[in-house]
Amino acid sequence: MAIERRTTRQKEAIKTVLDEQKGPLLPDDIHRLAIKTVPSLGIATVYRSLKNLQEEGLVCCVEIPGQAPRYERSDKGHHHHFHCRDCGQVFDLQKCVAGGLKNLAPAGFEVTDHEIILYGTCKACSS
Amino acid sequence: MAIERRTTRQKEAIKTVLDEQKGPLLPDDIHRLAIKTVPSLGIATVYRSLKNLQEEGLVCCVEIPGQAPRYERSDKGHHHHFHCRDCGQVFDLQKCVAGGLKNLAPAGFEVTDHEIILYGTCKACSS
DNA sequence: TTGATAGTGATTACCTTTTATCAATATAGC
DNA sequence: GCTATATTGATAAAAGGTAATCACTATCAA
Repeated sequence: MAIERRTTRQKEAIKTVLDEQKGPLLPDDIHRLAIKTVPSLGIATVYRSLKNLQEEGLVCCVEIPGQAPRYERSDKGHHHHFHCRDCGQVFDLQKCVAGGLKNLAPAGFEVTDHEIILYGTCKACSS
Repeated sequence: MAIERRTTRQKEAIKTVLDEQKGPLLPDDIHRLAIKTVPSLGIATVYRSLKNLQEEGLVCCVEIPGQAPRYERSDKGHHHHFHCRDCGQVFDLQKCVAGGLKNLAPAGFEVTDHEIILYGTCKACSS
């Protein structure tokens, strides 16, 4: 049978952090933010919770090339990301140009999904 | 002064492998292919050569999220990649929809460049 | 309140990719 | 051919991120 899940301050703090963000976070970011609520929180618990939240379908993994996986709520719908080269933060984008993408692939190639990442300077860093 | 470079069978074999490919290769792929020409080739030499070729501007790095860096000739011009989920290979794409991308970013965000990755099944794997 | 046990935190172990080491070898100028 | 030294290959070891361990703690049904 499935393992009985218990509600803990740690998991709640982690979920709250993920709820309040505008983009995907690194495990370390989550740890640093959630520790404000639960000072004793260990990094291992962050990894464990992320794993559980992923299995439960509440959180998904976002990967920027060359960087460690980030995590965000999975109920945001289809979207892509912007990576600020200045501060390193990743932001969610609202729109998608997926329509034009299908015909990028050569004949015989079946496109099932895609990833778009914009790079540049975020609002805070460019002002 | 700059270090004197010498021509070796190893470097030539690595460059030849990179010249003949249709997409970026993993260091391990390069090693496996180049070893046909120079059987004694060690993986360390592949890494060293890739580093040198990058510094010389002849080779650039391509990263697919969640995977190790791949390498390809840097004279291919602007293009993107297709990752086959079946065989794992990465292929170059010829076209780009960069035009529509600028307005994906919110106001205040400066987009300097972008990455597009298509996922699916390549021609060989889908037939 | 109590007890069974899921969860935690500190730490260690791990895994994969990449780099450093170093003796041996190959290159290129003379 | 000879020599100085750049390069190589096998190996060890680093680096970064993640998972396993284990004694202790917290949760929650009874």
